[in-house]
Amino acid sequence: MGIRVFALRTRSEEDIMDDGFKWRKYGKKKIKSNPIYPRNYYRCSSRGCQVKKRVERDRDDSSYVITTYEGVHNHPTPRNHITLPINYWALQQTSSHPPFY
DNA sequence: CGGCTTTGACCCGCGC
DNA sequence: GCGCGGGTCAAAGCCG
Repeated sequence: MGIRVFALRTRSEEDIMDDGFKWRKYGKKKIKSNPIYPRNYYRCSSRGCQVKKRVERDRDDSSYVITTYEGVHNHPTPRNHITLPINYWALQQTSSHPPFY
């Protein structure tokens, strides 16, 4: 199976948005495209679940946060309800191989 | 005490 | 082969 990648662009001041899953941060990196704000790397906390997530600020409008999910959870959501911010929108959605990602 | 952040180092693919 | 950009590791420290 391919890896599913899903990117969201959200207006929020905090980098941490609770999407119902538990995440463990495993990295932080300064990136060329946006030297001001670093990019953060998270992994799903539950064992055997390899879903990753990457959080960075929009290069052009720093009031937006771009969250990229990579993979599919193979366990139930630890919470009953997934709470997503009111205004979000999907940038891209890919399964299998990526033309872009 | 156990799980998580933090942080620099390490690593890998790619282009020159 | 080397440098660069980006992704991950892992040791130490933090916090409940």
